[in-house]
Amino acid sequence: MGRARQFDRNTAVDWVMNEIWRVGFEACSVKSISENLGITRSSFYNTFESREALFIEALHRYFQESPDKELGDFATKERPLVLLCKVFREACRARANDPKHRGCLVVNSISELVGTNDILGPPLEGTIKHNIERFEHLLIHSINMGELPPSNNTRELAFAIQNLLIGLNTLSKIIKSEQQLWATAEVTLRALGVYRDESH
Amino acid sequence: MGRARQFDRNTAVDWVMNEIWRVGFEACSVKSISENLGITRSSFYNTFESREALFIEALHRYFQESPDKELGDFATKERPLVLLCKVFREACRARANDPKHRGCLVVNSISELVGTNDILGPPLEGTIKHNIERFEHLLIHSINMGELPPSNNTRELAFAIQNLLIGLNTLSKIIKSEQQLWATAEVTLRALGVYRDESH
DNA sequence: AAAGGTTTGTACATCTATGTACAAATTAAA
DNA sequence: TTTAATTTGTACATAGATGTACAAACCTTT
Repeated sequence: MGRARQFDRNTAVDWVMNEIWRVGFEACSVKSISENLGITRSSFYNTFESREALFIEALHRYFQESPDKELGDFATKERPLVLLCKVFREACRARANDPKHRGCLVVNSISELVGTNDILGPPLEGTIKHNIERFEHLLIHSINMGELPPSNNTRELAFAIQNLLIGLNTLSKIIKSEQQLWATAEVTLRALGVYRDESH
Repeated sequence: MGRARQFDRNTAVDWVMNEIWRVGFEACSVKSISENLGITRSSFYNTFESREALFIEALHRYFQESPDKELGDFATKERPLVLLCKVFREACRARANDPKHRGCLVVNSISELVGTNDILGPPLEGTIKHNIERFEHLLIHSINMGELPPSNNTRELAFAIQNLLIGLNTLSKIIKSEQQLWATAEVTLRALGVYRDESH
């Protein structure tokens, strides 16, 4: 019942995710999105609640392919720090190999929206705060498994690790060599005492 | 000769610097700038070459008050790492105490403009690359003075330090406690072996 | 006081952007 | 095949943004 949509909603969300990633949220108007998708603004408003709602949806899509997606289930891993380093390794690889060097959608969006957009700022803040907690839990897990010596500053360490990741994501817009980027990550990870590589 | 300007050019540049810092370059239209300065767009175009030229001017103004301005003349200092740590300390203080939590104008602008604005992207990239060189020179200077043990990875270390600073500037939009921010900086600086405090 | 130069105010033309409204087209079910 | 639901196309009303053009206002020097 009802006329069928003449475009693929999924493809649309994907395209919008990539476009916001490239040019930012505010540069992505309903008009430009619609024109690029080959639909009318009418269809846009009909399919998506609002530009903000679509952004949130694109953000969730992004999470599914972001380099740190695997940090979610570290509990199953026997060596959390190996996982952590793999994530950083993968982040450097992904950022450097993005032909458009767009950095990270979340970090870009934080720069653009936190403090100025009351709807999108809070969930973006939440993403980072949640990430910091994930890092801290991973560290605690690592200590419990004897992979990392006990310490009482897991919180600060988690902050430092999140900060390193944010920095790399921004730096990747300027430093386009994967080696250079990874060297930056590695020296910091080693210094923080959380570097573990594949080999035992 | 000629009618006198009815507004203070200097004050205008200052206001624009602060506004771009808060909302970003693209959100700062000639119309909104003019209205806020209480001048006509006509006067704006007459006084400033273009929005881009004004941004460059605002950027130079920013450099004069940015927390890392003192990194320029480390050659005169006898303890470069003490200076370095002071700069990070001051950066955390300044970012946390900004009531609007705007982060850093340069880092914000890199997120927004590098890769999409052909005029403003390159000078922003240049700023970071130049900064990395400053950090490396400071490290070499520090080694030469016996403040830091010799090492052959000053370049990677310089990258890591710049990366730390970029991260902190973005993180400061979310983490508003100066203590929290500084704890993040300090743990990384210590880990990297470049932490030196005031006391001998 | 006249002249020359600079700034201001206003206008024009064009384009982008938003949100709503409603008729036309299309689809599936009754 | 009518009905009901949904999408699409078009239109309207409004506002923001850009860049240029030119007359009016103003200041300083001659």
